[in-house]
Amino acid sequence: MSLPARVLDTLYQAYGPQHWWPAPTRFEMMVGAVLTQNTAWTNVEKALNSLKSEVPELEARPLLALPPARLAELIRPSGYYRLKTDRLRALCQWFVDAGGFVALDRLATDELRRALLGVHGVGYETADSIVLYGFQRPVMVVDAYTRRIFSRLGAVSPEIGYESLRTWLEAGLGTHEQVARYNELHALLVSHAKVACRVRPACPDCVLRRHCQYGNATVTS
DNA sequence: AACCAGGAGACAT
DNA sequence: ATGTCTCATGGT
Repeated sequence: MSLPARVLDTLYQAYGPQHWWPAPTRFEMMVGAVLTQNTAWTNVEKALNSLKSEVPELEARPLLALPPARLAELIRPSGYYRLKTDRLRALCQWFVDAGGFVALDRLATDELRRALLGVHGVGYETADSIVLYGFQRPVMVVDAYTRRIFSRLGAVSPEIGYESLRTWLEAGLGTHEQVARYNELHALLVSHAKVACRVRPACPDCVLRRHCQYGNATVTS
């Protein structure tokens, strides 16, 4: 069995299903994907809650109707709030112009991915998060944890590019139940980094045995 | 009190 | 193509 598949099984046995993405609607998932860029999820929750207190339905048109300065103060807790105001508005504008979910759901996966990558403020990880968790399409999401964990396991170079790592992971995960497996693996990698690898300088309880979130230390047992 | 968090774009080389 | 800066709040 491939390493990505073994990591998925190991983490799943350790932590169980993660039922991601944690959002009640598809569009809120998309908003969360932008707000969580390089930002702790607890801060994103504060921003989403304040946003929903003013725009309960949390849809594209009502958000575009907000004065940008108002939007900025609502999402402030998520950090980078000036940047994210522009990015959120760009996403909403694109979503409306594209015809919403009715039209976007008809796009082929690669077309959808390319379209998202064309939106200002949407890079590879944000685009692929939306494609996987918002549209249930089989695209693996790569983030800093993914690269760090698999490079420390000795499987890939720490300098490996986004697309190379993504296609390597997808190949390793096989052609069966792709959406569910990509979903779980990405969510489990993030959860694992959060709950199990915060011990410095090493991770005695780490189920992956040779991974640690911080510093250069590794558990070599 | 430094360090980190579910990145991306602008700009220089 | 690749490297470096900047952006910002809140928890540990």
